[in-house]
Amino acid sequence: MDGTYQVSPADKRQAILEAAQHVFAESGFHTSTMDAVADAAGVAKGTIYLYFKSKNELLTDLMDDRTNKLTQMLVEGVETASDVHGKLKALIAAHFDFYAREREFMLLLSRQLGLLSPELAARVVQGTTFLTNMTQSIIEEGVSLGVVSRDFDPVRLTYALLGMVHAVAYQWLASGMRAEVADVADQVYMLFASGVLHTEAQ
Amino acid sequence: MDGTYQVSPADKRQAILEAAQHVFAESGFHTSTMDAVADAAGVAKGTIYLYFKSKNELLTDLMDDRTNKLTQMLVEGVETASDVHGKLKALIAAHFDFYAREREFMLLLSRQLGLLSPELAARVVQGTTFLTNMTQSIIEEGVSLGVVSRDFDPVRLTYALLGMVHAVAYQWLASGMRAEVADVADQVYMLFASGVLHTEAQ
Amino acid sequence: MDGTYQVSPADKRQAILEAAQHVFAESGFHTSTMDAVADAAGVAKGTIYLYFKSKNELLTDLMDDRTNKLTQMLVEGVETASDVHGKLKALIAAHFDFYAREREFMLLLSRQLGLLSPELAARVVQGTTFLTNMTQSIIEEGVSLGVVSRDFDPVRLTYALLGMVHAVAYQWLASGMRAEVADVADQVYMLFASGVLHTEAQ
Amino acid sequence: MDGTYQVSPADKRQAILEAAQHVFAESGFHTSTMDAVADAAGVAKGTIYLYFKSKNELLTDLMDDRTNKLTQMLVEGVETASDVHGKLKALIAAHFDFYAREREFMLLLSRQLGLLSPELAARVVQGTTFLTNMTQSIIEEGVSLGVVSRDFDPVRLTYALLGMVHAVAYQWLASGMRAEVADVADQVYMLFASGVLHTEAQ
DNA sequence: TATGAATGAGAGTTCATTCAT
DNA sequence: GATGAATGAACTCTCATTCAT
Repeated sequence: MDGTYQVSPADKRQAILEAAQHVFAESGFHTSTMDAVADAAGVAKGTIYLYFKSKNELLTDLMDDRTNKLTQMLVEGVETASDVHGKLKALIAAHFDFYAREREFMLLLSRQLGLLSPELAARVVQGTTFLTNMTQSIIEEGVSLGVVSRDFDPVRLTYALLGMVHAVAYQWLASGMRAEVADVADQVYMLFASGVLHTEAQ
Repeated sequence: MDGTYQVSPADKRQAILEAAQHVFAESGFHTSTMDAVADAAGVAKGTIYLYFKSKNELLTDLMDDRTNKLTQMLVEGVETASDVHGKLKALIAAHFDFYAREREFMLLLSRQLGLLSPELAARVVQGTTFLTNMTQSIIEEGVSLGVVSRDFDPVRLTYALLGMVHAVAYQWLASGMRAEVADVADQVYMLFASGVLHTEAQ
Repeated sequence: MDGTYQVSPADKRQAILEAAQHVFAESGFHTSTMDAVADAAGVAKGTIYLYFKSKNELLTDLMDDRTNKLTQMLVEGVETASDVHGKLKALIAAHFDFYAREREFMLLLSRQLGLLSPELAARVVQGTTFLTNMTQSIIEEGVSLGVVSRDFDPVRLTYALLGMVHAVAYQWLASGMRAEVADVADQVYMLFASGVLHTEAQ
Repeated sequence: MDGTYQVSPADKRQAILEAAQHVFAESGFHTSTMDAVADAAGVAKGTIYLYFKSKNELLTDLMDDRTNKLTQMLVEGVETASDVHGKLKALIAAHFDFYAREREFMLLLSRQLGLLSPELAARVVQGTTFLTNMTQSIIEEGVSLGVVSRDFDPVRLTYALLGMVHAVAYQWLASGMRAEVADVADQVYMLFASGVLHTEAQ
């Protein structure tokens, strides 16, 4: 008798999270049933409630789990860089890496966020606050060091950067991730750094 | 016979759309009930079904209606411009104008990270597809004219631009629209045109 | 086209109450399902929720409805009497009348050993409190007039009287109500008035 | 090997019964969960099923256990008396003693009886049949000896006596048992013996 | 014996949709 | 066209019961 195939509680929790992500990504959160999640996870419906208090909590726990991963990747990536340019590059690159790694989750996130109730959506967005703050810190550091132009509002710049990162990453992911991660990240960095228009006589 | 206060069918349809937008924005689509929409519109629940086949169609019709308005504003704005620079400026400005005018709708819509979600029964996408295509056309025109840098993939650039526009517009709107529309639009244009980082010795 | 068979909302509410009483009496409250009540009432399950907020409220509304009827009968009966003896007779008689008239409900209720249980979300009690208070008032009036013996605690006497009334009524009802109402009520009154034991040399 | 603290099966069974009584009295039978009973008993949920076949049987076993105790107390009390008057006094006193001793159980019984399904309720009532029969025998003995009035139906009298005993005992218990047992029992006996109304010209 | 994770039938409740008026 | 009472399928969540350890 080999205990190898014994499923530990932590594994079962993960299995349910994985199944939930899959089902929610496929059918949308509200349209998915706990039955479907249970089926996908290979457990009985009641079992889910041993690990998660409710369907809502299943979603928010899933969000937390993934957001924490992203946060960790970002922090690690940014820490290795010494200057603002490097930090921005790392920040962008980490996003693309995360999109590649958590493809299904990011599709779920971008597709379902708008359909949730505001409370649920707010709960989800909370996780991203840390990311926004970190980005803003880097930009403000750049401004104070004279590396980032003073002509822009730092908050605005933060949203602009993250907005383009997510949009490009989403498109890249949705179209099959055919381009190299590094190339796409580089382009975004270059756009943010130097823009794309050739000087006109303004 | 007092026909003065008689509400025309078109008006009633609009009233329901307006109410639906309000209710959906407040509670999220799936969490909102037809009862709530009927209440907000001041009609009986059954009446909604005289104008819309189902709850889903109520949402997609709402999306279509608003997206058409945006499309129209964009087309008008872009048509007045003669060169690529002007068209891009007009495109960006029109977005901000629309956000200001359709504040509630955009808050509803923007919880979907930009306009990027190819979802909602494929119908919402139809509207946004036009916008994306138009943007991409301008950018490609710019590339072929040598105005837009060849170092970037045009599709990627399209998403990057729209992504930053929506993100900045959303933040602007969510924080009370205190800054001038023109200023914010200008900053986005400048960022897209020239970037924000001071040259480093690369 | 005859509108006679049109069911008014009030009628439907009553029909549901009637059905609920029947089902609850047959299967017990907790063991009964809303499906069973809906079936018995000849309506769809959801219809019940148009008239009652929840299963619990269905029960308490039922209790209220029947208790109010009993209260009304008691008040009417007692009001016609001029002296304490008459009031007590009327009180007892009214109880038996009510048992005869609301046979099913009292079987349902009386499984709670009289009306004495301070339960059912405090709401049923409200109804029975009124009855208890009225009884106690009559007894206290009797005490102050010298009609009722001072050797007994009035509250205790109240419970003793109601306890025997309900117990006898329940047994009378459960055994088919073969005896005359008046006779049974008389016996209870006589027992309360004079007791049943022949004097012993105490 | 420390066997000292080893709990014997009988003890564990008792512990579970005790816990069940407590939990049921607090939350009601249907509202209580086996989890709560297990917690209160300090055993695992599965253990309960080693001693009781089902939740229903846990309740009926509890009822049987307590009813047997009451029966025993009554038999012992009545046996010591030689005449009918003494037997009735003993019967009444034993009831009050039992209420005092099994306070929690009696509260449970009177509060929950009406909410059970008829089968379960009937099962519970079975236990009281012996008590009813014993009471009726005493009364019939009194009738044949000329001690109890012939103006009353013996069965009715039985229910009247038990009804007042339970009602007064319940009220006494619910209000904190401040009065002396003997006094309360005496009053009930006196009421049954001689009534409480002063003679009117009947 | 004892455990408690797992089960899954079953309950109350909601709500998009219909249709007689 | 307009209504809103009625419907009933479908959902989330509970919990008595089981059984591998």
